[in-house]
Amino acid sequence: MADAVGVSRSTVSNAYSRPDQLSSALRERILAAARQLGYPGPNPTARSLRRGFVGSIGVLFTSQLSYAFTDPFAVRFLAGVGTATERHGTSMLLVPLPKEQVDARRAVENAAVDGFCVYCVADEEWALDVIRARGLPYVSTAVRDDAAADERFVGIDERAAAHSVAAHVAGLGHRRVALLVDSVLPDAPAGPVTLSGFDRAPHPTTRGRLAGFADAFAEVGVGWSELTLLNAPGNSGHAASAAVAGLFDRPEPPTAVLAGSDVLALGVLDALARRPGGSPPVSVTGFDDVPEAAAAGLTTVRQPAQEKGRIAAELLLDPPTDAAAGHVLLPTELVVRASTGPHLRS
Amino acid sequence: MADAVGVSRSTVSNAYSRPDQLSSALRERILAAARQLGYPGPNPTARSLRRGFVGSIGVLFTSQLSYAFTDPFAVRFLAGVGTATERHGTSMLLVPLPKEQVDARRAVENAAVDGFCVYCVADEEWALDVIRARGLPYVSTAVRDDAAADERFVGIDERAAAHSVAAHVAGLGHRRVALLVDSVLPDAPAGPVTLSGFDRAPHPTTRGRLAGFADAFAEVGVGWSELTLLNAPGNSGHAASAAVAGLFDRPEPPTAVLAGSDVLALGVLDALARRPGGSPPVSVTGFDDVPEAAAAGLTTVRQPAQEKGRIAAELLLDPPTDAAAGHVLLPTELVVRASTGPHLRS
DNA sequence: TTGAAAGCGCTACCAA
DNA sequence: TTGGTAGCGCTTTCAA
Repeated sequence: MADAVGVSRSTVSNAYSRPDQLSSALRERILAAARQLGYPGPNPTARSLRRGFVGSIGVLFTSQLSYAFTDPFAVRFLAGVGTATERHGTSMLLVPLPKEQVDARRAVENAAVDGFCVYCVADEEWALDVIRARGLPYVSTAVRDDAAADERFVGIDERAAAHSVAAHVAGLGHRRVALLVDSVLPDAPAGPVTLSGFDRAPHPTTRGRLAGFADAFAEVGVGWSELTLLNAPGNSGHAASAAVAGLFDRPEPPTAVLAGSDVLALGVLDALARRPGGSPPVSVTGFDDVPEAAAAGLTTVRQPAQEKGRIAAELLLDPPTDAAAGHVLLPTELVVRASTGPHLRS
Repeated sequence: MADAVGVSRSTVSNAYSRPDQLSSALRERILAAARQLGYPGPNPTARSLRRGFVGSIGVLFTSQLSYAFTDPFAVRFLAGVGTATERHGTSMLLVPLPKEQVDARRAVENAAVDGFCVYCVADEEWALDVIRARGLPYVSTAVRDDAAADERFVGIDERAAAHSVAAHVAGLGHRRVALLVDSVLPDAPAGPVTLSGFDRAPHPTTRGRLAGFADAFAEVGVGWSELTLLNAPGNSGHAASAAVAGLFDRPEPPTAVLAGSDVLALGVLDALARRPGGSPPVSVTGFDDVPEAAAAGLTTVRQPAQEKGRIAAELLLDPPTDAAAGHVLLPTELVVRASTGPHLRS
């Protein structure tokens, strides 16, 4: 306590937090004394407690935090969040979620933040429950049909986006097709899995993308049961390679692979390139259009990653008064590159 | 207050924080009541104030926060920090630093953290001053010769690393050489700058790298004044392109460009490739060995980015008892690829 | 323009 | 095993 300067604690407080409440001469005197006494200014925690807000927002990943920095889409998303927080003078807290449900809940309960951007790649309901219980605002990065009026989100039309790329592939004549998606089923190993319908996938994003893929092939007479569904345990090139292992040695291998992300698609291209005897003529598509996709010539669907992050943070930091403005749908765009081509074999 | 359950506040507190201090039956009863009453568990801020620690560490970038996610080296560094915090059950707070010194100080003063990883690309002394005044521990990512015994850091031998790549280029016969470095002088524009000696560069890292470059060429009889020094205002491909604009139209253009980072080097390669009439035979080297460098065939010096981040965080979270163990020097390695070759023109 | 006092929500000590 | 109490460091009324 620097009231050793001869003033009261409130005056010191004012010197830091409300410079207009005291003479600048006195303020300067207090600041000088603080410097000399080594007082580093108000304790942030105590200040937060009293004021009722912290000055930072949390970003939640339901996958590993270290993974977030490995995934190019997530990195772009974070960059967007960064620009918004920067502009707003707010910090961003990256909260790692432990494997165990109980511990993960605890982590969300204990985060000292004023709100959350929920960037989830798996089930997220439990996290939203905790956040709501804490009475904190949040913005989710998926379109929620059942969203309450005060619930904010920024997302894309997953189904329509997936349809656009699948229709492109179907239009090229492909009929034997594999769909490669991250975590179709919670603990399934890499490789083919069976789902009685796309609507059985637990994660909403996955469900939307599978639905779009299925729509496009239904339109050309290929039913859900005729599509090969491949599970990738994790969104990584490695997981993708594992998922397609042996796939092209089958008697009637797929002539196209539609992946649920660019990272998976790049893994497939990599696996194909490594095949002894050269790469078979398989069309491959991704999702997101991360920077690496262009270099690899990957056909994909672009969604604006950085914008998504920026808007998510802005929605959190400057809530629109109009509830409808809190539901943002971002545009997507089919990007055709060299990784897709006409079906060659009969 | 959930002592509407019939117990005291301390018992409720114990139910959350010290489960061994009460019967599991009572604990369960309290937790159930909390769930019903919608009590979300202890308020993190109040808990932090009382306990005296927060459970999160700050990561400081002296450049824009959004930049941190654009720079592949920084992203790998953050990934490393992420793995360590994850393992430790700690969150990481990314603190954006405003342009204005005063505001930036305030940002560091106000960050609710238990310590800092200081990843700086420019002058950092003021930040360290604030952190020390707050009495918080920190780990810096540059070797500090004048480091106090309790000061921790993880870095590389910048001078030796830079020497290794410059000696490689000198060994190939190059004598007319340009050195391209980010922010040689605070507000200099892109392009050639003059410095009476490498030791006049304000930022220590820059100084170290320039020193290593200069050493290698001094060994083959090329003095500092014969080297062309180029300033890039910012670590980006764009800044690099701007810095080398017109350089190769000179009467006696450099036959090699040594860049202070891969990002800059890739910008130079890009600028060369775009030249009308084709790319002149210029050798280019980078620094860091980011993932993109391999694809571009860039000769560079590898430093372990993710390890640097991980070790920085670990040094902060689990301080070694032995002071010497707090000073970590990471190995570097010259990686020769296609972007360097023998000097062809006389 | 300044000072006194209350209390943000919690935990840790100590006594029962 | 449980409850009472002090106080973490600050901001913010309100009164002087």
